[in-house]
Amino acid sequence: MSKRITIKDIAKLAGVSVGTVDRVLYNRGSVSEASRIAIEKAIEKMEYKPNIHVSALALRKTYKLCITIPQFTEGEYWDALESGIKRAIEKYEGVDISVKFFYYNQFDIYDCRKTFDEVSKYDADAVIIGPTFRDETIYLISQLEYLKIPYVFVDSVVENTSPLAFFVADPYTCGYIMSKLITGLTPSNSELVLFQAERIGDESANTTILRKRGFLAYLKDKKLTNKLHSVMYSALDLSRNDDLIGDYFEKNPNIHGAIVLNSRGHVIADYFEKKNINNIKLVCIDMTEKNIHAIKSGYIDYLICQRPEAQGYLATKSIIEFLVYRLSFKVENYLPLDILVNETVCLYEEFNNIDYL
Amino acid sequence: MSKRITIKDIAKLAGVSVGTVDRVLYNRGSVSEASRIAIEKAIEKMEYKPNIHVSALALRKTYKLCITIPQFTEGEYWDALESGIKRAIEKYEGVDISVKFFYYNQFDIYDCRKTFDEVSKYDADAVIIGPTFRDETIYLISQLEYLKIPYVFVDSVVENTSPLAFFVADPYTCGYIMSKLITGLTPSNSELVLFQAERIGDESANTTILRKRGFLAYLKDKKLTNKLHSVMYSALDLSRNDDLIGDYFEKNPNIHGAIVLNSRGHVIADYFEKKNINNIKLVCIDMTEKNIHAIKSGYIDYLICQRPEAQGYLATKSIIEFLVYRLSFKVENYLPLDILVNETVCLYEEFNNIDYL
DNA sequence: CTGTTAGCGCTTTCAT
DNA sequence: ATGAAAGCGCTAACAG
Repeated sequence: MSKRITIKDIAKLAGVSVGTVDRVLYNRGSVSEASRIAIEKAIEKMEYKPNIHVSALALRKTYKLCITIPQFTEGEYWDALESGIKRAIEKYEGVDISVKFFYYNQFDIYDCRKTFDEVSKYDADAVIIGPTFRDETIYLISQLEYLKIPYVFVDSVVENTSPLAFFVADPYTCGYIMSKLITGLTPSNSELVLFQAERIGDESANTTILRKRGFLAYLKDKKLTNKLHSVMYSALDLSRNDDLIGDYFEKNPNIHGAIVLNSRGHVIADYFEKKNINNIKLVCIDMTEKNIHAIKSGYIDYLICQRPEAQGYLATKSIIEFLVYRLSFKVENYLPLDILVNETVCLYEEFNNIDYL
Repeated sequence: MSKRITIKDIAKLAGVSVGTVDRVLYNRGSVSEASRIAIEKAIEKMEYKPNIHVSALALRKTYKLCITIPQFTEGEYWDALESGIKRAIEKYEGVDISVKFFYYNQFDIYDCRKTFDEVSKYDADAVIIGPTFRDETIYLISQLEYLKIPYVFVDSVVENTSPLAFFVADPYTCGYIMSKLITGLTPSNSELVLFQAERIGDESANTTILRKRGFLAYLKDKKLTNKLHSVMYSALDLSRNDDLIGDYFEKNPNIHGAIVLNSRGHVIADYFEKKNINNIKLVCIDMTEKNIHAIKSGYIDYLICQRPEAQGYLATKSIIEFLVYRLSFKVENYLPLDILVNETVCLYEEFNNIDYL
């Protein structure tokens, strides 16, 4: 359990020079069959593992990494994901990586289209995509595939694509456990309400729909017959929501539980706080700053988290290792769905600040 | 956002040679005040960050790392923690680290004492301690401090010690949320039972006690008056437990909820499965193989997890960075307490296999 | 007190 | 097809 095996050791054992070993290591040809076999045997036997950091040092290349995700403000979901990305880049100090972010408005399909156009023109070595609109994403991908630019997904996947990898949370399961939690929290057969955001233009295949499907599936699986309400609210014009929500709850006084199918649950929690409503249970998604505040003050009962920093971190790490070290990795990566309560949020908050990755 | 700053750049800007820069970087003296200031300014200005991997390359030292934790069998809590340690070591391929494990019997204080003696004799560069018995650990630490060997804790801390760092889950909060979960799961005022393991010799300050304290605190905070039973069982002689547990439940037919204050919850779950008991809710700790099985088959309702792999990984990483790169880091690290349900265990299982760290 | 230099493991160019 | 050698960023030993 000591003394590192180096390329030199392999060369010696195989009776060749380090140059030749390197050639077979990354099969760049010009090696006789005999040498190749000898070297492969030596690598096998000595369990040689190249030191990727030294490799990066010797390679001295620069890479252009491009990231396209929704716009966000501080403390929001995508903020966490972006910080995971940045953390990964810092981590690979040895590698010279230039990063360019392209942000689009996730509630406006036309803006997304425009942004994705810039992305395809950017000529990156690899791109990380946080998709929202299915068709726009498929179009972007067709461009990238034509240009032979590898890409990975974070947050969610678009079906029938061939990313290098994806790092997402499963929205169906997310909805499923939200259902489990809210029904566990409320008396049986309570009336429940689902809040979701509306988008401009197309809204097919977005995560919300899959979450809702999971939510309904749980009720069906458990043969629960709660009465459900579905309420759309605007994610763009926040000012109108207070009226909208207020109106809704006044007209429906029998609601015992609410869930919000996107990360904006705090909007509902804030309303409860303002009106001093304590008899409606609330289950939300994502550890945004505002949701954290709401769960701490007791207006959110459960918060489901999708580990956005880990998604960003892992996606970036995968890409870098692919580019620099030619390593391969798992394509399908589903992150855990953490269930947070009032008493555990602070632990997650703290841990997100640890350089744990 | 490109072109790495190197020690050479700093040397040039400060008008000195790289040797001098290196000297101030690790303050090994023999540098004039003027040079030092110029160099520090240059580092500041250019935001220079040494490439730690190259540093390790140039240092070419070997380190002896010693780890002392309880014995375990495959799939148990400490197995996960150990795999985190191993993962960290693989990660730092560039560094030549020899690792030696010393395992002790966590249910036998005399065996622990014997093992810790070997640890102090081993002359390691640093040691990772997974403590169980307080006094034995304090004794070990006094030896280590005398020998000036740095140490870090995983799993739990012993108070009034000065470790380099610790990576633990908070047992009090763990008990607290177990209380929250089990009372949420059962009708109000249900009779509840707490299972805990007995140890040979001393048992002061072990994690179980703190968990229990948290459990009781929740009941008090929420003014709950559930009737509580406390049952000890043997962690050493597993064969006797079935009778013991069976006896217990037959004599106490009014129990609606049970919690197990250590990672051996599956023992109770197995009993429920065998006897086909479905009306007693069960909350347990740790994602051991057996607990995973039990939660999947529905006999455990909630499982609290303490991220043992992350604990092991981070502890090892910290030590390596301290030894090799002289980096400093946060001393107190409380890992999140994950709440798992039937539907999310598999996500955690999968993720533990990702090389996420 | 300071500069120069060899060498860590790896990649790549240039002869051969 | 192959080896020799330079150079990546950093450390440490050595000379001055």
